Amino acid sequence: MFSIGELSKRTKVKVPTIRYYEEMGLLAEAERTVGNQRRYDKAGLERLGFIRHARDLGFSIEAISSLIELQGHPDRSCEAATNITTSQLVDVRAKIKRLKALEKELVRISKGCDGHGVSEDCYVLASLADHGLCDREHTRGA
Amino acid sequence: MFSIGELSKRTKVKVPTIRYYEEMGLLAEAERTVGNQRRYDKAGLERLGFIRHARDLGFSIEAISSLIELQGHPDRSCEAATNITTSQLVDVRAKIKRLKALEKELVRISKGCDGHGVSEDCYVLASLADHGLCDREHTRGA
DNA sequence: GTAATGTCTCTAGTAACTAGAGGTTCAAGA
DNA sequence: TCTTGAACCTCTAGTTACTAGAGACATTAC
Repeated sequence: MFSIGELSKRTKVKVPTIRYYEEMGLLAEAERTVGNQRRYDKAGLERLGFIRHARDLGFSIEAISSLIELQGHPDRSCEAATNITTSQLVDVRAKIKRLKALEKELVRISKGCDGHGVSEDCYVLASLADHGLCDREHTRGA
Repeated sequence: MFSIGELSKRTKVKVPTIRYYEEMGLLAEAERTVGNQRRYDKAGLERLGFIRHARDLGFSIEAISSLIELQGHPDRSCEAATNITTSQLVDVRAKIKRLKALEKELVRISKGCDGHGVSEDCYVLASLADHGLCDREHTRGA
């Protein structure tokens, strides 16, 4: 049995975050000492490891909730879990695509200006003001 | 002179967002009609276009504030603006790198399971539970 | 026994909006 | 001129996934 601080050290999840996960229902309510402090066992440690790993992979709290629920239903786990993972992958790929377009434009913008030149006509500011200077469309979202 | 709704249509920035930008100091306080409604001129339209474009490129409100302030000081605009842009670029590149690592692991995880097989031993859930199954380290942040 | 550290709950703050309530103004048609 | 309906106003609160801080209690080491 370890304290919340111990758990935090082992999983690298901060103490208030652990309490937050409990509040959100990702972690079962922990046992308490007579003095009302939380105590965890190996199962709690593993569950938190799972959560942390999934968060690192960018899964939302909601998605993780679904995954956890699936663990209790082995009959339909596999397909549903794969669906969640695939949707996460689609999401990640869309973000990469968008960021690459942004990278391209930022490179273009920052190259236009050498940092010590034409002072009253900064290319960075002009580029940001005029979307028409962009090579291609880029939009919000994703 | 156009209303906030007109401005919204032209810039594709939602009405409450325009008010929010004003509150945050990105937009100057608009003139008002006798009935207290906001009215904008061409300068307001351009300023909002600038903000929107910068937001699309992922600049934070704070960074945009700095850029706007720089527009009033042509003597030091160029270098400082380039610095902000470069830092934004570094940020975007770090995000891309991290997302590519995630993509790789998600592909690996979702391939492990064909979606209709071994029901009580889902590879997705196992992978998420056990960080040791990862090819490489991946961490939070960026 | 005491001091230091850890833990408890609760509230509020973060970024960048978005949604909704309840009330006012504007513009167009009859 | 009057009326109607859309657009506008302010204000509060909600979103996501935490983080920070206050003030009080528990545990542990010496």
